[in-house]
Amino acid sequence: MKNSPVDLHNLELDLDPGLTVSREDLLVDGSDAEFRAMVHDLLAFAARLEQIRARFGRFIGLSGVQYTILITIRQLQGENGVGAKAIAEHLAFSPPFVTTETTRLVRLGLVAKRPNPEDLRRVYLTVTDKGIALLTELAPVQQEINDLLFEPVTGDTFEMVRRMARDLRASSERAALLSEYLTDAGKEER
Amino acid sequence: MKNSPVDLHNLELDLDPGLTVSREDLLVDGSDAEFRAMVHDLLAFAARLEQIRARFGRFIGLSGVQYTILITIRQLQGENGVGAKAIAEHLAFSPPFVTTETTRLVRLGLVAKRPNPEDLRRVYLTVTDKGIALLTELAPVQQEINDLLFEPVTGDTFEMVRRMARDLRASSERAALLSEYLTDAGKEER
DNA sequence: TTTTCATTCCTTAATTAATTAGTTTTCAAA
DNA sequence: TTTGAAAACTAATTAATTAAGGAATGAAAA
Repeated sequence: MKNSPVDLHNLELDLDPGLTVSREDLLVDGSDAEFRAMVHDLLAFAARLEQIRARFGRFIGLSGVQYTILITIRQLQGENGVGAKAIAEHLAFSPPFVTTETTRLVRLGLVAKRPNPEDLRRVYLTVTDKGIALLTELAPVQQEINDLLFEPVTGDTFEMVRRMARDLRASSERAALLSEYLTDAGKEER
Repeated sequence: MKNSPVDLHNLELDLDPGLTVSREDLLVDGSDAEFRAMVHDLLAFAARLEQIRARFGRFIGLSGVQYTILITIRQLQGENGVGAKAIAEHLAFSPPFVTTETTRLVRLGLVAKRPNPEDLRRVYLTVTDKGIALLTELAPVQQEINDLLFEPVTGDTFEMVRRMARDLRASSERAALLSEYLTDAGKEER
């Protein structure tokens, strides 16, 4: 629609320099409109997930992020437990926030916090039996909501969606690192 | 793993009552472990998207949410503009927060806010030419990051992922309403 | 009509949530 | 040892929400 300069990476196509994505696979007739619609759908989906987690939390007397932190500890705890920093990185929260919220969960008896004997700076977080029991109370209502939430995912597509979620998570972690690098570089050249 | 009661909806299977999802399509050998792993992948992906938006924002002198609100106005503005409430609902922000942030964007000259002549309570938000120009400045770095971010999406799968994102957005909106209903009901019976 | 009531949209004020900045302790390397 | 870095925590600040309000609309009753 605008002028038509030659893009070094796409010599055969005249692409709009204002496009938000350049890979040909993600353009339709040289337009990123479909791609952007997808991004906004994902954005709205993520916002809805957060709303629903807030509801899950409220149902068992927690805030949305407390609930999120609780299930993330359970997911990552493994044999001995998980560190505060790993939780913060997974959820993109600041470490101090994880500290205050986990301290609150410990006070509620839902999470155990003990020092890592091999490195006394670190801490092992685990979900207590009481925490597991509380999450089990939530299960019936959670089933009903999750069944509806993922209704578009069928037996035929479940494995494919699972793989796509895993791959997108990995690529998004690389992209986050790249974005940090590129925008910091942009800062310095100013 | 625990006891094995009969679930009314799954008479032929003995399902763990602590499962977070009940649809057979989403269980593997009666376990929700794969489903939960997918949910945590999506959670991490959403967190990374937010980090990247914060970087995009910083690159053009905005906060992450200011950038997000700006592109959401552009996406939803249509012919005349979009209301504050629509923006708040799309992003699951509170309306007052949208007010203060859009006021700031207006002060920066990136967004225009004018009253809706057919309903003076409402407001029309649009992105100004200056706002468009600022977003265009971002495009080159954005292309590089988006290309990497969606690397797992190929020409073969783009349409399918687009459709899945659209469908999940729709089902998540229904699930958010259901969660509101179910957890409020849970409140009253207490 | 017109008046009243309930609702909606946006905004301002007060409160809570989450971050950045700064300390302490520990570990690992020189 | 000592230096540097890293994990978690505390304090101070900023971000975002809930609570409260003013103004406009629409519908129902007088």
